[in-house]
Amino acid sequence: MKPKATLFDIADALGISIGTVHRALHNHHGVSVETKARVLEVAQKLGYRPNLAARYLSSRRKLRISVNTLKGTTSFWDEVRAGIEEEAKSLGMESVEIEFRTYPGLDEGEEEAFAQAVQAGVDGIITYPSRPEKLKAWMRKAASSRIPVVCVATDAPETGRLAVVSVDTLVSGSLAADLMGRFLKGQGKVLVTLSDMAILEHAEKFHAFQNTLHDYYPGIQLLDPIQDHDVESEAYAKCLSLFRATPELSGVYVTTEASLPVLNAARDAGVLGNLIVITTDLFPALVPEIHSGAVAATIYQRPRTQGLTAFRVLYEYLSEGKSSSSQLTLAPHLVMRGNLEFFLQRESLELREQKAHRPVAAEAV
Amino acid sequence: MKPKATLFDIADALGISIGTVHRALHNHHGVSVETKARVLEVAQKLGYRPNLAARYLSSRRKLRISVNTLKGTTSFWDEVRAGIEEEAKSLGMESVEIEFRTYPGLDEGEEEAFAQAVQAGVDGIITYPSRPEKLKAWMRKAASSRIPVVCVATDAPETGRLAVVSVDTLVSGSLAADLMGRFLKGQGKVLVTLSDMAILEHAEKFHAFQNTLHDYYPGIQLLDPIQDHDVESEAYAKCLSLFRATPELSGVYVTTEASLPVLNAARDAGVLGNLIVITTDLFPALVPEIHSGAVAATIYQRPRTQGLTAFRVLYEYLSEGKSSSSQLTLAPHLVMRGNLEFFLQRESLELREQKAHRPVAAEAV
DNA sequence: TTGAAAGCGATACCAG
DNA sequence: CTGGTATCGCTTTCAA
Repeated sequence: MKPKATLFDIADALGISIGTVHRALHNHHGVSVETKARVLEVAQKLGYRPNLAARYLSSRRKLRISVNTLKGTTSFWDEVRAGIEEEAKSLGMESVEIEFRTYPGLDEGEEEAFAQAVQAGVDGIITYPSRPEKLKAWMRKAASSRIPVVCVATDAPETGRLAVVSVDTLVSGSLAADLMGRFLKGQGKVLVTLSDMAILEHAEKFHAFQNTLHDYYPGIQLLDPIQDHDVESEAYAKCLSLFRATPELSGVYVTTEASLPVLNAARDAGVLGNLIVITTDLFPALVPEIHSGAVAATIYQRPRTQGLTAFRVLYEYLSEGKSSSSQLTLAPHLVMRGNLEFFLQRESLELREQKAHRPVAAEAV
Repeated sequence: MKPKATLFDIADALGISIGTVHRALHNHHGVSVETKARVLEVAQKLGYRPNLAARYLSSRRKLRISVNTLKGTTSFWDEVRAGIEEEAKSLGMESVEIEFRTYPGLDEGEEEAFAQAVQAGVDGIITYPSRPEKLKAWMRKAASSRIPVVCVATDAPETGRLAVVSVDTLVSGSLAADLMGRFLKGQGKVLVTLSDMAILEHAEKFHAFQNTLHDYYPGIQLLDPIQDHDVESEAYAKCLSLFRATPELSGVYVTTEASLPVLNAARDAGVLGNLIVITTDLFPALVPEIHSGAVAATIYQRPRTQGLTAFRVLYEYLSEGKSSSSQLTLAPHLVMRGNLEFFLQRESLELREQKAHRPVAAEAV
């Protein structure tokens, strides 16, 4: 195995100059198809891998990358952005420049933000494609302009995106079911709430939950899911009437961030005490609910790690051209009273140094 | 804020040469204390940060790092090593060279391996200090020779080690307790098995388990822990007699890898069916036990991630001199039937591409 | 279409 | 003790 293989080596082997080799390797204009083919071939044979240090050293151009995400009602998206920023500045501020385009709601500004990023000619985009159909045209356009796009949290299939980073929805759903089954000792009625069955991510969680329950805990009866369409009042109202109509309900699995209205409905219906509630994600308002035991467990989707990973993939592609696995799935973390503190300590980086009685570290959770 | 600040900038500001600046910055001999002080001061003022790309480019010396770990009976240490190797070669093979010094048992060869590494003059060491007292002298020696040492899995206090990477034992113990409490609905007798209360890591897990149980599930009675001293037959024998003497036992938390003897004892005593068993780590022989439901949940200590993280910390220190947080703690993953498949798919990297019906990705779990 | 050459910032020499 | 300089591999101009 050759220890190295530089531009010079391949230029030397062909008796041409490194300038030409460089142009050939980068699809720059002004290289005859013939030389290009030969360069490519030799590069292949020699196992040429660009030396990143040298590349970075000689071209100090900044990579511009656009981060298009939701404002969000909980801290989820703040954490995603924090993860991205953290990873970006760990590379040293001089090599990359991040432009945040944050839009207010599921349907407000998403398309515009993406269009802007493309037109601004950024080098890459990290985005949350909440409405993949709407974004599809733009994403294709980005793909044809060779602007790599990495999706976070949810996928946008058939759009030519470089990669998607998300938690494994099947894992989340199955884990929730397994816990629920154990908590209830295999007995009782259980409800799932979600945003909309039309959203792939939610449907997947529901089905995974359903299947695991069916396979391992046949004694548990699963009700039809409640769809809240991301509207808090709808979640509250629907749950309240269901809780009143079904007082014998023993468990609820909230697949979205909208757990508070569900909890409130249960509280108002007076059934919270005999309900095992499993939620999704972690945000300040949920903390007391976990502490009090109202929420038995929550499935934390590790927003910071998602952001960090998305950035890494994009950066590696941009700087080295290597595209690793295109579907990066994370294992969600399970948070209960017992380990809640651990996660809370990591939430805000600023606090880390101060409350140093038990120093906790740099892993982005 | 200054966009850069190079060696030249600071040399220029002082009217000296970059060679001198370089030497001053690196504590090399042959610089007058006076110049050195001035260089340091200006460097400080200018916010000088070495350019890693340049450094790496100009000195293509390989870093040699020694990885001293146990052979191990389960796959834990194989995974740790795999994580290290993976991360190392993701940097490109040309920059780092890893020497594995793997010793057979807890007390066999650990000291020698460390001594060898130090004497071989490696640039850094990643080690599992199973017997910190014995290693202490050598670790101090390493510290005084400026060889950074990173501990994995368990800490070696007061040894001058650069950092420790481990799971949070308190989190593991508390989480296990919380699950146990929920699974048992707050009732019953529970047992903990561990290797030795003298080992900090195990004592911590036990106490965390105890405290959480006490705080949230006062109805559960915790028996005295069983210490198996890492001997399988001892674990089996002690458990068997306890299970026979206490047939009403309802839960067991195994804090070490030695869960099989415990399971076998329970099976042989005929109590497995009415026992909630929570184990630690994940290895092939445990898989069927989880599938069958004999093990309700296992707390996975993410060996691959531990290895990977240890390597990163060491490498960053070696290449940039930056020492981040010295205690890097990871959140353990909870594995149950519902998400077992997910983790199994990641175990062997080679399988990943082949069973590609649902491609899974590069996060080291 | 190609070659030649000037850097990028740090390291590690060799003179003085 | 200190200054000067070749070098690392690549990008990017400027000529040819």
